[in-house]
Amino acid sequence: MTGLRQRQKIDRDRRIVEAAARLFREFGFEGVKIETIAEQAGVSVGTIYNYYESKGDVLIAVVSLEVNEVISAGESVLTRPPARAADAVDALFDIYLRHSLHYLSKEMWRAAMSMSILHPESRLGRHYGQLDEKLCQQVCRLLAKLKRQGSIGGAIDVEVTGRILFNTMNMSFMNFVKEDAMDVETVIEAVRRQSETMMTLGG
Amino acid sequence: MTGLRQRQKIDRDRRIVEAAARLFREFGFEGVKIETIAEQAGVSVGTIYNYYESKGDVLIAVVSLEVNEVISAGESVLTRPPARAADAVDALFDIYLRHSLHYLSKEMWRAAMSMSILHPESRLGRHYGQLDEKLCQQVCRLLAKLKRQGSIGGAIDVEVTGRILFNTMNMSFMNFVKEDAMDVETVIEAVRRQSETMMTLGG
DNA sequence: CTTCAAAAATGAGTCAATTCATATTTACCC
DNA sequence: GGGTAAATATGAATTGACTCATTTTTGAAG
Repeated sequence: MTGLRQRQKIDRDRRIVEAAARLFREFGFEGVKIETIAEQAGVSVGTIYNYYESKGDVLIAVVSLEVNEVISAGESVLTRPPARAADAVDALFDIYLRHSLHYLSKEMWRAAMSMSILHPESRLGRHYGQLDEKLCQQVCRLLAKLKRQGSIGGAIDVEVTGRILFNTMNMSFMNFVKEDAMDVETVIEAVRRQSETMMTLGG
Repeated sequence: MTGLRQRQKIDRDRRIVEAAARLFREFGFEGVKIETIAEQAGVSVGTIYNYYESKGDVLIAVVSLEVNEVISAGESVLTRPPARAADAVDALFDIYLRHSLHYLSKEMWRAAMSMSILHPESRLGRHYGQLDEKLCQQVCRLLAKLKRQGSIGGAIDVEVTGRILFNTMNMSFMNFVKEDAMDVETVIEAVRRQSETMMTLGG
């Protein structure tokens, strides 16, 4: 039953996220006032707060679109993983890291991470945590598949190792977005080296 | 040459940090207004901003005191490390994790981490980064010593492995402060398991 | 087509961090 | 002492996120 009210709500929500995405990308998260998002979306300030708990919550909605694309891209590695385990993990992390700045600036990532740490129990924080969790599980699923294929030893704990690998990559990603001067090739190489160290020891 | 001006400056600074530490611990970082810190320290709001760039910068000054104590406590492990490598790393991380909440609440840690990510190039961000770096180097120094003693294999890259271990511990610590319900024993056990996995593979 | 209650939008008002023009204090010279 | 410039303290004004009492819109009933 899509009444007028329902349709208007969806439309307003879309306009808010689209305006926010455009403005954040151009001026950065901190460079954009809620008032401006409201103007561009053709709604009032109060309306944005009827849809989202905070300015950060709007950002997470934008980030979420990107992360879901990344996860979807990552599935292609799971479908047909490289034979050598370390190469498979590299391929997945390569996708994560290269896609991460397609639509989001480093400043936007910093803001998103920052707020998810400050308010882990807010809608924003939980949502960001779920995105992280989905990514981590994708890494674990990759390891599980590699294990089934015999690419990694049967003694490996897929959950623990997957989490360590993901955390290590994620920490490097955090350092990457903290350092404006670092380019994507540098972080990919750093992650590759760390994963290699881990996988060689363990696989 | 300690003129009156010099002494007053040092004294005011001390009063600001002491007031902030006390208030943050009691009411949390977000629960304290700069105005209140100013009142308690017997200075004006503007004066605090002559000494610190932001409210977060004041927090980092408080955090810094704590981290320096932690590093100093960690040195005792370096002086006389347990024979088995995994035990030595555990002992060091145990100290880090247990000391971390002596004077700082989880909420204060969240605020400090949050802001160091949001503004990595600010005074606050660089200062926090330096603290992290000192801790990471302490881990590497421990590994170097273990290597010299023959507790870990000579093929291990101390810098890379040390960073992975530190990052892994740090990520667990981040999850710990994000989750108010988690107690310190739980995070210590989780870190122990992860370090064990790494050290067993590598050592 | 009215009437009305629930749902949603609105924007002026509140709150707290930060700034900055002004006032005060210190150090130094004579 | 007294005068003066540099350093420092001050708090009223600014800014922007967020709230909430009020107004407007929608959907359903008669």
